[in-house]
Amino acid sequence: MRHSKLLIPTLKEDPSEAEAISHKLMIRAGLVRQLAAGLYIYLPLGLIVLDKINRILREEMNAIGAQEISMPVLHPAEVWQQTGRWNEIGEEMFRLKDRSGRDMCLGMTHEEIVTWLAAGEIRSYRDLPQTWYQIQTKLRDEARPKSGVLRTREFLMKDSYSFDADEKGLDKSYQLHLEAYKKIFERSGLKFYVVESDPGMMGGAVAHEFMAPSPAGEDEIVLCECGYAANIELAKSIPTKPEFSDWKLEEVATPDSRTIDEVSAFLKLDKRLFIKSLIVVSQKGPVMALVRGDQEVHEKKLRRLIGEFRPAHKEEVKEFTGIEAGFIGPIKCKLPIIADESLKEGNYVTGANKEGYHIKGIVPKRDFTADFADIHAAKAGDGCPKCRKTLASEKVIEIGNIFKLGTKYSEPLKAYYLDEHGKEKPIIMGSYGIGPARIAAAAIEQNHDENGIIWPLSIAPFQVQILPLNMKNESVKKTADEIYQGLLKEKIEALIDDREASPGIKFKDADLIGIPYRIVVGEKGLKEGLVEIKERRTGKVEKIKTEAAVEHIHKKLLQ
RNA sequence: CGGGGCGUAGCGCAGCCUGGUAGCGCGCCUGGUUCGGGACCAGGAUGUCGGAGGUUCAAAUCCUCUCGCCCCGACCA
Repeated sequence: MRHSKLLIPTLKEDPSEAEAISHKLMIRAGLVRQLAAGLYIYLPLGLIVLDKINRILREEMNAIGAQEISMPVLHPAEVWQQTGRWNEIGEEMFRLKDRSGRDMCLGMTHEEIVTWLAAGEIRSYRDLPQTWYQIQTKLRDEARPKSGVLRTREFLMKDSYSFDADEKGLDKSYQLHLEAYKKIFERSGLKFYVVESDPGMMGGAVAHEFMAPSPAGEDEIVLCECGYAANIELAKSIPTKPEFSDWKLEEVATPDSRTIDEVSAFLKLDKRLFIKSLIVVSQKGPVMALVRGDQEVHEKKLRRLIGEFRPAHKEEVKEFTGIEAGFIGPIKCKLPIIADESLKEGNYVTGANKEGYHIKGIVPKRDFTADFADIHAAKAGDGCPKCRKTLASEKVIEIGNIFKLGTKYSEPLKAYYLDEHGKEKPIIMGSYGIGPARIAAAAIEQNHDENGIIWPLSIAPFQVQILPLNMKNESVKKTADEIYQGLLKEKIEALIDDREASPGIKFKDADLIGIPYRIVVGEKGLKEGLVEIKERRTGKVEKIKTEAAVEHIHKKLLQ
């Protein structure tokens, strides 16, 4: 393509609204423009990248026998009502009515629709297994769109759904997707982890997420060299053990020291020797949650045990315990207590339930009773639950997920089939998603320098860019054009910067746009019959005979 | 939804505190000179100061309301 014929509005300065690197660079390199919060226009270059990613998605999905279909974005409410999600899902679903007053919604995902289709079309075990996918727009009224295209209200998603006769079949479909996803992300040039994830309200028991490490990510995972890797939302960990003393029960005055930080500093004791007491209000009333002083309660873990809850207000703490927040503790506490399992052993300091005092020498189980469970958030430094080595943590972008759904959707939507014995059974389903825009953003997050994007070859908008440095010089112009035509003849994706702009502008824009290979055609080199081939990633420059340039690039692309 | 920040030319920003002619850089247009890392000279165009209401002789500036965008948190099937 000719640069002069393409809309590539690059920006010299960082846009004020962008924070994440990928967001800044996508705007600066002229890939996208923001229409409103969480709504983006893809400009030519951005769309080419998305298309290249989608091509990889299609190839790998087709390779595992998945069939492409296309489902509507606008859905009738009834299907969602049948699975109960019409009511379960709150404000995140865009809802509307058609002209006759019928309730409709915009699809945030397509389990309902695809299952409706399966219910109608799959009759027999002979029809199974099936895997259907689409690359389709999803709409979610996100509470907080952010980080450019990483979290938007309208986005493209490759979603596939598997239909099997039994669990064994599902395992196979699941495994096929797992492998296909690995190939997709590898081909996209991403560094990523496969982690255990929380199936949440999707249903089934097993789920994995594909996570691309990046500081712009909104998720966090813990990982171990033994291979253990999990979303922090469900990660288990073995906290390090402090050295316990044989303290006898004893009240200690701790005036004005309320938080663990304050009390541990005041008493000059390891934070791990404290019990942190929190009061939360669940739907069944107040509950006391205990974790060690160095730990945080993980809300999702606790929620799984006691249901919805919120932290108690200061006044409520006093109302429920009779004592001011900061000095409460499990001793003689009348509320139900849930304690983190790391507190099963040891001898601790905790609030004395007496203003201005803490109590030392508390031995859990002996001095108070509680239900013990894993409610602490895993963190870097904790021990791996599998091998006990030290866990690390990392910020990540969720680029894909796979869920075993089971019969969560097939039962309510009556997607049944007849087995070999003529018996009616629900279809066993799986659901698998990938966000192409997130692949693009993650690729930028992981591949850039201070000058701009460094695209992985597989998803770069072009493979090669030609820079004729001076368009007014006939031989520069002619040589550049010959090379351009030569590349096209070899089916190499080439962009030629045929603008009448100064060399500086061309170099800067080229760095920003980040095309992997650059051929520089300048007067200087031409005098010796040479052009330069520069690799964007390494900055490595080779001087090549003009007439060998096309062949040289061709070889590089084949590597 | 809770907390914070910001809306002034296409982009990035100053001006606001202390009311009185709306500014800077980049970009854009014209002409010329340049042409290996965002060139130079000369000339030029561009604003309902996010919106509404109020105070005032006078509002970008003060007050009230409202809309939008960003960040932190909550939420995220």
